This record gives sequence, structure tokens and C-alpha cells, in this order.
Amino acid sequence: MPQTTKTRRVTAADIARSLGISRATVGFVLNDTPGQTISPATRTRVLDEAARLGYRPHIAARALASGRTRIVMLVLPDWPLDFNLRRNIEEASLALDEAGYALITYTPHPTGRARPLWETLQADVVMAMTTWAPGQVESLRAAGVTRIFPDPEAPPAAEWHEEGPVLQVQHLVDLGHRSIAFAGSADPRIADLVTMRRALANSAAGDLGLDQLPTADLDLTDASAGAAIADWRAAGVTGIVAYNDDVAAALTGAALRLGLTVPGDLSIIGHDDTPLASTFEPRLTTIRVDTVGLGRFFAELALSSVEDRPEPTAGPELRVALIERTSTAPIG
Amino acid sequence: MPQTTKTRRVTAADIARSLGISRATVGFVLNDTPGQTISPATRTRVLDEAARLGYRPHIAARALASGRTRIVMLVLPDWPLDFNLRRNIEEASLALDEAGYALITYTPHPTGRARPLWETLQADVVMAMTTWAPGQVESLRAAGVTRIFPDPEAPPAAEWHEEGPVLQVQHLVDLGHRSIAFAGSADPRIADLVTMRRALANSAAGDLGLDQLPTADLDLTDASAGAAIADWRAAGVTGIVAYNDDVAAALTGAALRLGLTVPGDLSIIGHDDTPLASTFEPRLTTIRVDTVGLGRFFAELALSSVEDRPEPTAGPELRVALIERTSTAPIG
DNA sequence: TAGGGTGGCTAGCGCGCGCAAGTGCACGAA
DNA sequence: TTCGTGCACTTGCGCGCGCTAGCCACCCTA
Repeated sequence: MPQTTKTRRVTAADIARSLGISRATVGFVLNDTPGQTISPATRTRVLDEAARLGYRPHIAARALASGRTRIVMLVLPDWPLDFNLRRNIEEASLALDEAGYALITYTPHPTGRARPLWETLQADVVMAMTTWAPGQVESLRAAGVTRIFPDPEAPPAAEWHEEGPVLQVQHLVDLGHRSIAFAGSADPRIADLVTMRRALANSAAGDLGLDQLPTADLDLTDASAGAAIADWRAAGVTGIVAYNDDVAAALTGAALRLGLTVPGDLSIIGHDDTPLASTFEPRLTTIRVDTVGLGRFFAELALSSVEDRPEPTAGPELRVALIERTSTAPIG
Repeated sequence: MPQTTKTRRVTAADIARSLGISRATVGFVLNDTPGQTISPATRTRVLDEAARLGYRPHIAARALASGRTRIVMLVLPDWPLDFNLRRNIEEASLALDEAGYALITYTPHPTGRARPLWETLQADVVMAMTTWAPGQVESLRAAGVTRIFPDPEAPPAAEWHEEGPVLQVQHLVDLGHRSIAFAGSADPRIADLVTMRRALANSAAGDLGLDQLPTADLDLTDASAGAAIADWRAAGVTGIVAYNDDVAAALTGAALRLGLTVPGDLSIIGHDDTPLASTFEPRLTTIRVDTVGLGRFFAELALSSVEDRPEPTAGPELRVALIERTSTAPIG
């Protein structure tokens, strides 16, 4: 026989029995069920007894009966979680917690043996950081998940991080740079993001009257960064837009080791405002993303969906911002 | 778009009905229930029908009936998740997935309104990165969670990251440094970790015949790092053991901006081997932790517990390692 | 021919909860 | 007095699943 635990958990039935009332009444009190009138006396008796016995609702039973879990599942991609993302998640988690929801993170493994968790754990909302793979959407639908973000139906809309690359290019152009390169990452897991940021940078360059940006994908080794810099220098490049701060740091280090100065010979701008990037010398000019605001926005998105409120619109506070430091300078 | 087709999920009863057999038989096939003999013909018919209908077991119902969820919950502290931790989690997640378990992360919020998730979501195992707070253990126990890591009963045993600070001090001493300082972080969320690493560094210093290390807790601003360096330089310090790479980076940048050279005037060693730290100039000497091995170890810990196998012992591959780069040099 | 397995299945309970439908009762209006 | 009517509850079903306790051939033995 399946002996679950030594200490059986306290159930609503225990409260009812102990008080000599029906289980339904206990349920009505504990859930504040609308349309049910309970006398104040009974109400306090139930609440007191629940507290005394240390009652905790069993989420599985509740999920089974109501179809709701008060869980928001955030599906993480397998790429490295940077500092910003973590703050973001943390903030969303906090906001959801205040609303009585729990945020959990989960990373699906396409090669794994276990079924994706959303097929079995009935989260109220399932959110992802990027767009869904086709198979995932199908799997989510089959599992009966109806609240999905980003909405697979909607076209790949304006993304919140869309303006970063634009600001990067704009900044270098403002400083007088006309020959600018884009440094991506060779990590295949973030290929989509790299492609997107590159496209945005190129688009901004076009708007400012520049040609397509020369491009290289780095693997964060000194050799890789050094080779790219040598090529670009030979082509007259004076400013580099990096996919993120890690790439910018690799380029900066490699440039210094090649005997160049930053920003004297080469201006380099990163993206994401990693804390470490602001402390090293030279301190990295970069793009800051409002991770806290973004986290709250995500939480609000989930809550509005689950409570049938209209979706919030991204406010101006979610704009990205240029952080000027000492890795970029006017051309000269 | 608001009205989604209300897709009822496929249940085991659907399979049974469609095949004209009993629900129990379906259950026996799908679970490979030991002690039940099922004819190969029926077995394949059930499996085929399950596949055809897209059957997914409902985890809440299973949890309710069996008391097991095949979920391992990793409780994250609210401190910043660094790169290593993320790799660690990722690897553990992968290993658990292969064993048919899902790893979810969850951060409890002491100030929040929602009850801690472990009280309601019946995870098979609940693990934490640090030691438990007293109230948490109580809450876990009350919720009927029996598989808890680290074991609240066991004394705070030898930690896996215990040797890092020792290696840091050892390395500087090997290079001839005798006047060494310890730079911690002022972030209150990681105060415990800072304290622990400082104690280990001091203990190592004692073993090597040094006095207690002078100490400062930095907040990652240039001012804070610069002030500490000025003090230490005045006291004749030539080597700094940093709590982690972020602190080391702040110190290095501040030193350079004060006109000092690293490692010429000051040797600085970090901890954690953050990728960004290896690319900047000077490249940071640091301590590498085997995050992948550690992740697998955590997964194995959880699995052994849930399957009643003996606990694995940490192998030698989990040892930390010194990564010598260019931020440290012999005194002279 | 009876008796005793045993392979292959079914009936049905219970996990803890939400909630629809009902029940008894007091009280005020007709 | 009778009849609503609203209050304060109770009865009881069903969510989907795991699993125990049968049940009924069928075959093998004596």
C-alpha cells in the first residue's frame, strides 16, 4: 500500500470533523466562495481551527477539482541566463507572489525522456522568453494550456528589447564613427537573438545612411576576438557594436592585448549592462534594460490573463537606455 | 482569439472507452504495474490508442492518487544567480529529466502573501542551495515533505565549495605574497557566503603562518573599491583575495584607475571563473568550480533519495581548481 | 470428473478539494 | 395562519488516477 508519509497532512475534512461541521462549509470559508453566506462566528471558528491544525491546501487536489493551480510557469531556454534575466525573473516572481501566485521556472529538454512539464502540471499560465517552437505550441495546446505567452497566434510583434541595437549604432554614429562592425556570438543556442540584434543594428545603420555592417561571430576566446579585430582594423573599422557585454569584453581584452587602445583606437559598445562590465577598465559603454520594470510587466501580463483583465501595454519606463562609460569616445 | 476551443484533455478513461476495456487495464499497461499480467495484444492496443489520442497523464490526479509527482523542487535564494549556478541547475535539470523527473526552481518570498509552494505542490524532493532557515524546515515538515536537501538534521557538513578560498590564499602565498587582504561583498543577501569564504581564507592564512587577513566589504562601486585599495596599499598589502569575480573586477578596475598596475603593484585573485572575467585585461586569475559535475551530483542526490538508493559521495572531480591567468604574479 | 492454479481482465474505492443542488429554519408579509 | 424568502448550512458528485480485491475462463493434474 502506498504509505505516503508518516505524518498525514491536515485536510479540510480534519477541520470539519474537529469542529463538527460539514466539509463544504470549511471550503466556503477558506475560499471566500462568492454567493455563500457564512456566519461570522462559524467563519472565525473555521479560520482559527485551520490555523491551529496547520492546514495547508493540497494543490494537486485543488488543481484536480478546479482546474486551476495558481502556478505560473516560466519556460527558460537553454541558453546561459545572464544577470538581467535573473533580476527579471526575480521581480516577476515577487509581483506574482503578492497576487497569490507562484512562479516556477522550468527548462524543457528535447532529448530527454520525461514529458514536458506543462503537459502534466496544469499551470494557469505558461510563459516563455522567446518565441515558441512549433512542436511546443502543439504540445501546450494538447495539454489544455490556454494562456500562453508570447501568444503563438500573434505575429512576432515589437519586442521590448528591440531598441537596444538601434541605440548602440546611434551612439557610435553620434560620436562620429562611420565604419562600424557588428560582433555576434557563435553560441548556437542564442543564434536567434544574435540574428535579431544584428538585423536591428543593420536596419538602424541603413536609416543613418551607413552600409551593411561587417559581421563576425565570436566564441569568446582571445584568438577569435583578435582575428575579428585584425580584419576590421584592416578595413578601417573604428567602432564595434557587440551583441552583449560578454562579447564586448572579449573584444576589449583582445584589442588591448593587440596593443590597441580602447577607446582611442577602437570604440566598443556592449549590451545588457552586466555589473562586471561596469567595473573593469575601461568601463564598458552599454545598453541598460529595465529588468525590474520588465519583470513586473511580465507578471502583470500573466495576472491580467488569468483574471480576465485587459492586457497591460508596455509603458515608456520599459525603454532601454544608453549608459555612457569609457569604452567609447569621439572619433579622432 | 478570446474564445479558445475548450479542449478537454484525453484521460485514461477515454482510452478504455474507445477500446471497450476497463480503465484499470489501461492504467496497468501505462504504468507497467508490477504483478499484473497483460496480454501482449491488449498491451499494444492500449499503447497505440494512447499515442493516437495524444494521451497525457494528469500530474495532479496522479499526485493525488499516488502521493508522488516526479517533480524535484530547487529552492533558490534571492541572491543574484551567477553564471555558475545557472550551469549547475541546467545540468541537474538534464540529469533528472533523463530519469523521468522534472526540476523546477522556485524562490520563496518571506514578505509575500502566497504560501510557500512546497506546502501545496507535493514535490518528491525539495533541495536548497544553502542551509535552511528554521521556519522553512518547520514548514516543509508540516507539508509532509520528507526528502529534504541539505538534510536539516545533519550538521553543516563539509561544503563542496570549501576549498576555493584555501586555494586562493595558497596561490598568493606561493607567489611570495605575505601581506594579503580579503575583499568581501556588502550585498546583505550573500552575507553568509561572504562570511564563510572569509573564515576559510583566514583559516588557510593561519595554517600558512599568516595573521588574520585585513578585510573590507565592497559594494561594487569605484569609490568603495578605491578606498579599500588605498587603505590596504598604505598597510603594505600586495595581494587581494576577492570573494568572487565581480569583486575582483571592481578592485582591478579601481586599482588601474588609481594608477596602479595589476599584477605589478597588486595581485588580485577572484572566485567562480565567470566567463567575462577571463576576457578582460588583465585576465583574472580565479577559482573554477566544476559546475557540471556539481549539477549531476545534485541530481544524483535527489534520485538516490527518491529511489531509496544510498546517497552518492562527492567524487574528486568536484574539486575546485586554480585557474592561473594574468591578474596575479610573483611579488617583486 | 473434480480440484486447484493462473493468466487476463473488471469493479470500485479513495486521494482532497470545489461547487451545484438541496435542506431546514427563522422571520416578515399577506 | 399560510406562504414566501433569505440565511446558514449539508449532501454529495466529480475531477483523473493508482491500486486492491475480486472474477471468470482455461488448463493441468490426480
